[in-house]
Amino acid sequence: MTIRLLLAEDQELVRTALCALLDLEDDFEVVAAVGRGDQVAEAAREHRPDVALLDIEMPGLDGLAAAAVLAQRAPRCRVVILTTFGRAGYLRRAMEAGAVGFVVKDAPAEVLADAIRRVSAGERVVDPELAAATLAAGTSPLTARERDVLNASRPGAGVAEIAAKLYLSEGTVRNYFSSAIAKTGTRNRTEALRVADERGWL
Amino acid sequence: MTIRLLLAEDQELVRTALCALLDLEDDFEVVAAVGRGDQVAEAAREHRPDVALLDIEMPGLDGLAAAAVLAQRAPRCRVVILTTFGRAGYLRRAMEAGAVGFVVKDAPAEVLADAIRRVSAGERVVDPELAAATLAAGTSPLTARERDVLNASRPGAGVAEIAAKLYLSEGTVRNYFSSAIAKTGTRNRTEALRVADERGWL
DNA sequence: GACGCACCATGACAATTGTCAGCGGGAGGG
DNA sequence: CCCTCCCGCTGACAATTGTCATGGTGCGTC
Repeated sequence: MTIRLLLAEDQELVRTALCALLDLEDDFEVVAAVGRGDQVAEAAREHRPDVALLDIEMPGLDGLAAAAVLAQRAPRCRVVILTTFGRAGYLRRAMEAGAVGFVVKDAPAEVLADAIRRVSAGERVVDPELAAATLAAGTSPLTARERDVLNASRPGAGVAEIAAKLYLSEGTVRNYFSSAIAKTGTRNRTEALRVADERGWL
Repeated sequence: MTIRLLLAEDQELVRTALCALLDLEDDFEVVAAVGRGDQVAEAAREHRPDVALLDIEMPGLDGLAAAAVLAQRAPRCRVVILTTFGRAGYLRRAMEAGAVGFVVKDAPAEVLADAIRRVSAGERVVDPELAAATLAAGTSPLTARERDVLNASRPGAGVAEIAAKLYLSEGTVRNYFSSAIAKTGTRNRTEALRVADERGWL
């Protein structure tokens, strides 16, 4: 019984290479390979894969959002998130989005193959080390608005731009920064943004 | 006549996958695959590859530095830089490091195969679009010290830490920031860092 | 209904950051 | 030799940023 795979990965070379790798396994068949998150649902509808391998960083729709869409529109298709970096918060969000597997790209090939087989058999597969890190990072203490402000400050924007974009007073924006800085235990926005990002508190 | 390849890429899954992909071509033979930049020279000495495919982001030694080492220690081995993102400045630095080819990871597989063949035949291979962007970005107007200061501010460090790390006065650090901000046409450090980074002015 | 909490805002204050002018030294180039 | 440019420093100033106290709203919960 062969397992039908959908592969979503934006870098074409990597996508092609993963196809080649997965095709080496007798019991795998890559039935669709797409380069954008917003092509995942369409491809799944058309090719009915058993397992979808989704990268997180993708244009159009990120892998997490794509996973959520799949969970709703193609519940028979198991989702495995395949990502570059084991960001602690990614795992939580992946699980919330309905993924049942999570593999980092610097794992050996056998781990991926194994994960695919176990997931298609109904198991959940998560790197235990990463799971521990996720639990350790805890749930986000940031309030919705604090997240908004941090996100809006990404390209290095000043208070004025952020306030305008979010229809807030400048003082309010600075207050949110202040509390975010306190909650991350840092000393300025830049660091607060970095830390919150690393912890997956975005 | 088969082309002997050395592959350096830190993410094991991607490395394995690229191996599988390259092995599909009859005239390629992957003779070595390593996961760290500082293993490149050793592997080249031992396996005498015709072409080395080097990722840029790697632990130990980055691909650019590894290319420089190869150019010196194994001049018969042509270097192709294979990188995730077509950062404008990467190309210049790759060429300075002695690379003769430059391929981005979201190119199609044929482009990579073609690049390898042409490079091994003595040609130089560069994505023309990227070359144009590199020329457009021009050469860095930043002074060595300005670069140092920007680099030191990466994790969101404050003036005090940077001054300490570089044995400079705090005022001096702020002056360098100021001129960097002016030269990048931005309004604060964060933005200046981002822009300088994007332009490859690191 | 009292309570906690997120939300939005002020105003005031201190600390940090960005800008500017100027000083001296050393390296290179005409 | 003079000129330019990078280096490093200082001091002063304005702007931005971080902190704190305070106050009002609405929501959900006990």
